[in-house]
Amino acid sequence: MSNQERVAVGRSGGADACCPGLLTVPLDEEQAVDLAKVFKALGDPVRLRLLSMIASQAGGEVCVCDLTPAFDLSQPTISHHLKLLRQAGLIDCERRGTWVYYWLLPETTDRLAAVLTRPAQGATAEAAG
Amino acid sequence: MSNQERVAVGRSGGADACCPGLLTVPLDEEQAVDLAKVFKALGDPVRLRLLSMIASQAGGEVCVCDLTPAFDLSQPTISHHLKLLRQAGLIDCERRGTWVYYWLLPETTDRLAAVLTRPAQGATAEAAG
DNA sequence: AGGCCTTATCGATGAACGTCAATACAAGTG
DNA sequence: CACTTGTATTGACGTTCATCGATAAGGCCT
Repeated sequence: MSNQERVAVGRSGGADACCPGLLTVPLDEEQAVDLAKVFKALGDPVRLRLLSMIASQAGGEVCVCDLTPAFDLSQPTISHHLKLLRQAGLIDCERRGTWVYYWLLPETTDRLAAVLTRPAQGATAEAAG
Repeated sequence: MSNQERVAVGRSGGADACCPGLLTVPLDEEQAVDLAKVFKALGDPVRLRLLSMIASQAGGEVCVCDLTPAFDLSQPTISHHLKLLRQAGLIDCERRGTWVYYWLLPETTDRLAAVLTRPAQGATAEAAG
């Protein structure tokens, strides 16, 4: 259940640790395609709330049975959104007996946060000169 | 040209400065809807590259005439994507003579980065135990 | 004014998305 | 084994989206 096709940010170039972020250097198309998949996964209010509920859970994981009733949506719809979040590499899940538990994959959100962070609030202009 | 309907992150509750971020406290629906609009704007490779090109420009602004030829897309399509980025509050633009210049609105990317940042990289788990 | 260049808007079209009801699958209980 | 509960998958349907060609709007130049 944990080995589905993920897109996983920044797997392409291999140069993960160095990447200077979206706001410093123009993205090449491959990076843009990868990043866009993750941002697209966040581009829905239901998925954002799901992710938020999962991430903010004290124990680190949430049962689907606690997520589904929080929305005025059918169970298949919630399941579908969870699948998209998982394919984006934002969360993962495991079945334990009857129930399925989801948790955050912080590497992905960390990477997004890094990509959206400006280097030093204006130091770029000097370095570029 | 700068006064179109923007969605602008976090304008709803009014409690902008405090917001603890997506990963700490469950998002309410209104916040989720607002945030989702911005993430959706980032959920396309073309728009990500446009934003990146604009943000990483040394002078702080880019002429549309420099953006359009960088893509294998028609000029109306690029114009459309720029409009979406602007409506999401990520960029703004101004006409100067013949040309139109776009620049980044860093408040919005800053806010997204903040929303995706974990409080203290693991302090939550201890507090929960 | 007329012509040319740059950018935005309009209208159409095919693809992707969000949603649901129905159904399948997994696992515990009698 | 049949029955029940929890979750995922399938198939369908209406809406939204990305894209284009055509056209409009803004602005320089002669």
